[in-house]
Amino acid sequence: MKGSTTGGDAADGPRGELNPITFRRRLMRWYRDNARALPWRDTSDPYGIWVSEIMLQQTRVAAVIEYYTEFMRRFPTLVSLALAPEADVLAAWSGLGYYRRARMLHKAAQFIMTERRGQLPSSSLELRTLPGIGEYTAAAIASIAFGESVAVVDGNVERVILRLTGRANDATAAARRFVREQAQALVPHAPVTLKPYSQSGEGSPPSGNPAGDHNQAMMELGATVCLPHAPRCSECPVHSLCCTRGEHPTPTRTPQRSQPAACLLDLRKRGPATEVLLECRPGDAAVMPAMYELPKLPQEAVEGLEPALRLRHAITNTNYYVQVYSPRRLVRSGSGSHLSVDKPSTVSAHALRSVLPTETQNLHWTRTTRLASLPLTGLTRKILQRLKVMKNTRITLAE
DNA sequence: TAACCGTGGCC
DNA sequence: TGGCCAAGGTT
Repeated sequence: MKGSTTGGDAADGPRGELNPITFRRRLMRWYRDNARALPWRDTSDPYGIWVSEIMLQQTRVAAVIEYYTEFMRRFPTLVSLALAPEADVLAAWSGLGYYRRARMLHKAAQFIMTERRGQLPSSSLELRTLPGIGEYTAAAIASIAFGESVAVVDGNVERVILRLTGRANDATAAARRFVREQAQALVPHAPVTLKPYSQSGEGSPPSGNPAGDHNQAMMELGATVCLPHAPRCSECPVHSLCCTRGEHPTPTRTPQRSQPAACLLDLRKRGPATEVLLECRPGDAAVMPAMYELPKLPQEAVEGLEPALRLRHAITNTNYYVQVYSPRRLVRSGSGSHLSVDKPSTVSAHALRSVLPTETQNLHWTRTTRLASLPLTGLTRKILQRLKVMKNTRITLAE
């Protein structure tokens, strides 16, 4: 970097090198005034910051907030997470997606308890060795929780750096190295603390942790201003330092496909309890292993039948157009709904159940009161909530 | 390196 | 309805 620190823009023009001091000052002033209040920004607990960073992988902030709050209520400490059965952890994750994250988080917590006396590693290098923690997450935890001066590079930071510098995004290793080096050059240097970084107590960011605040500000800028398609350059605090002013091609993505699907919603009464038929996915399934879902019906078996519910559900690059078939009717009465077991609709339970694929097994009649504590797939949770079979709440049962 | 893993919301 | 995602990691 050039030595000019006079503060004038002339030396920091779009075609020149980024002056880290000017850049940081403008970024942080903007962040101080524009940082969103998020639950994980109220804590200096490395465990809480870790949980938030895992949840935020490839997942929108808006989707994480509720899950984070409930997860931290359910598993407030690293010990409580390590001691919990995996099914409980998955149940708390149900609907958030990428369930491998939850399994690896759980595994890592157990590893830390048995091999590290409950101490989360405090350096990005050591954090990197834990399952589920890659380059980005290691840098995020190390800087935000422990003050290490290491740059985080997520999709937002990459886009911000590429636009600032005008470097082409050719998806090569050289481009990634360039972005990482540029990002690192902008991070404020601060002594690496080995203890968790304690917040000033106000709760609202910035917290007074130079590297952690800077990294969060970079991501915040990318997430709220330097948007992928319609960047709001007029609101950008470093607009005058930017080489491209937002003109930057965005990479193409793999096209989506559409596919029909059908599943069975079968309910029965057992005394005062209502039970629903669930199938447990194989433990070695490629997706969502050992999680519970409604039994799938072959498309041919439901020709001409009227579904109880239609909805769309996206899994990775496939849009599933799902039809739910119920042999029994849900009758709305007053405030809620109840099950009418003696009024089969167009088709009997036996008829529908008999067309389940032969490989279907692991069927379980499950009390609806237990649903919230089971690792349901997101689609199943959505259907059961939509049809009022389970409450639309994330509160899990007490012990 | 590239494919794969889940989801809810927005337009 | 269909397209496009959003704070990555693993294999």
